[in-house]
Amino acid sequence: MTAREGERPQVTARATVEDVARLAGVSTKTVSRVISGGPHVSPSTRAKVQEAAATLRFRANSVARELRSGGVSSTVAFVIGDLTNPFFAAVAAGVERTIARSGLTLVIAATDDESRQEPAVVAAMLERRVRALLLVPIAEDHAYLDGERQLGTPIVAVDRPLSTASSDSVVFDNHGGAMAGTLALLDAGHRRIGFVGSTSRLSTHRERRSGFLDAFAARGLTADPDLVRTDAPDVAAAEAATRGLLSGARPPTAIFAGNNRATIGALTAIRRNATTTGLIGFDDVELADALGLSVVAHDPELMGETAARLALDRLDDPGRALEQVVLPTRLVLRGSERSVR
Amino acid sequence: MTAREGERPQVTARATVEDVARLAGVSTKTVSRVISGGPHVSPSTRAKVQEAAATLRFRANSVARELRSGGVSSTVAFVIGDLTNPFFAAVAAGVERTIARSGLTLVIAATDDESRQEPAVVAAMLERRVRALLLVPIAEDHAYLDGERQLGTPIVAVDRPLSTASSDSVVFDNHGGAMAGTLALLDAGHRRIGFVGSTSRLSTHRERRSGFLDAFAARGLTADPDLVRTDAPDVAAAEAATRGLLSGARPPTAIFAGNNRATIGALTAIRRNATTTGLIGFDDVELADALGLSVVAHDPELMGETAARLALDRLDDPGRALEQVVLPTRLVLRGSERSVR
DNA sequence: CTGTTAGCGCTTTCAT
DNA sequence: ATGAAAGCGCTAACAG
Repeated sequence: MTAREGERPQVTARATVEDVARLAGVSTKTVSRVISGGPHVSPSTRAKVQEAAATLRFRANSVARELRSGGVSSTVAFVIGDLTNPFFAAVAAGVERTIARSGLTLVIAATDDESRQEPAVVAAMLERRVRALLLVPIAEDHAYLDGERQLGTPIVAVDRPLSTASSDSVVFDNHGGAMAGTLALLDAGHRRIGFVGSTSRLSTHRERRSGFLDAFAARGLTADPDLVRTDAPDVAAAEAATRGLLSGARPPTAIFAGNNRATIGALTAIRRNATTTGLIGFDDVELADALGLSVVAHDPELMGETAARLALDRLDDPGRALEQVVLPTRLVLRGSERSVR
Repeated sequence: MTAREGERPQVTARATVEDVARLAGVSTKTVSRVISGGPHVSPSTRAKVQEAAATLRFRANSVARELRSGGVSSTVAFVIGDLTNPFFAAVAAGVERTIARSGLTLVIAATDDESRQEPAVVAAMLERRVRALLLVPIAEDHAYLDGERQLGTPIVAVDRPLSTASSDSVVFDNHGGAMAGTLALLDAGHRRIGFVGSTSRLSTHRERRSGFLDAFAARGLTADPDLVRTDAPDVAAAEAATRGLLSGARPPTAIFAGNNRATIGALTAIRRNATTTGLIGFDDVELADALGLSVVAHDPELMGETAARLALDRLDDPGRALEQVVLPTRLVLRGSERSVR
């Protein structure tokens, strides 16, 4: 070695335990013990091995390690529809934090909210032998997951239950939240209230719509079905739907928006329309506070944390009963239930 | 087999190629060929193997496959500071999409914007033998990455260059964007303009601050240093900083907000203050359009896509010259450069 | 077209 | 405290 103190010789190929063992003059098993922090290694041997590892820039291959150690990976998969939606991004952040705290690594894959993509994306995750699978379900049928669960992979449905309802899950109280929000609009004096929601293919939105309708029933009123829009999956569609409602013959005096995209679209349409209209949205949105926007709020990061926790709990005890968590929503009134500009 | 047509026998242990080979009466290599879609297999053998695989609910172990096939994994790591920030979530979405289109899988790990965590988080990713590493740098020194790059792992710095500037990178034109935004405030007639930015430990924010100052210089003016705040890393701090500015003896008539958190905090403070104040923010924010909020906009998803593309390009050609992409910003004026309520 | 053998990098026996 | 040999599940290399 002619390398000077403090310099590392240039290493161009990846070292293996065997290389380290050779340089340190010990067996591969001893190297393995040192890099895994195992017991039964004398301090001097340990030091020798660590120096050899540093010299060779050795980095343990966790793929090989996991294969040998029973094929149980240390990754957890989160299959999500759309990471660009801040709601799901916040859920993902909660998942990541909880997973990382357990020393596991998070793999994220998106289905782009396309039912047909889900099985393939999930299959790719399962081929990686992920320790657990967290899934925002979008496919119509989840029977294809039954076999996997029998093989012991924890599966947690996030935000919506599986079509088969046969897994741990964490959802929000969609019906109750939507009902509370709608009641707030009714109590502010509104009677003609529009509903702008995403596709009714999603259980979340069906539940929110029925919460909306049930709020009327609870006051002995009936919602005008002509004011219910359930086909506004994005901001632009929600804006158009709201514009359509506001420009009708008998426009609503308030809007209940079924999710964060709908809220933004509805608010944009309302401001463009130069009317004052009441507005409450499901999901918190950034700037809601600054805008005095009333919302049905919840904690998406807690949803992510809970989902990860459910998976970890099932790893601990595969036999435990299915747990289906319903997280509460919280009505936050800031004034827009009366009118917003 | 007594299972009826259409039923699958209950399988409780994970099948391997060996199990499938035995059931199909072929060698493991033939099974391998079939499941990898390889050539040189007769249709009848292929069918036999596929049936056996289905019966046993066989699922290839991609971990073992990759180990055997040279240890080159099909995962790409994205080490991010904070996934709860919609800006970074959007970047992550761009990364995910591009990575997935190449048949690769994305691993996401967060550093919580803590310098000290970065090396450990990065090390964990490298031990997984990720094919490439995308990193939003937060550590002070990135010399620790030099060895890894020599070993051939593409490393791409995202949003900020590495401290060593020794990698491919993709950033926004922070100086130009901030300058354009500030010029718009000056051209709207403002002379006392406050700057609210996140920590000056980040190069992005230093560049935005100098863009802010240089805009004054370009008009032969000088910014009042008392109106420059560079210690507002989150919404609450930005709101407090803005409130402080607005309640000063000679308050600014406009604010330039250094990022999306600062914009939200500043807008909240302005609305609470019941003044009309000009406002332009760096980063687009949801609802900006509805609010008539002028911003220095850009394309975070494009940043993610570009970062992934840089990594893939370097995998293709490890010898190519370093590429340091500067993505443009776009000034979007919606009225708040004059005043916002 | 199909099979045999060896081995990816690591850790698990089981010795010593 | 340390080591030799075997093998995790799969595929490359080379038969045949």
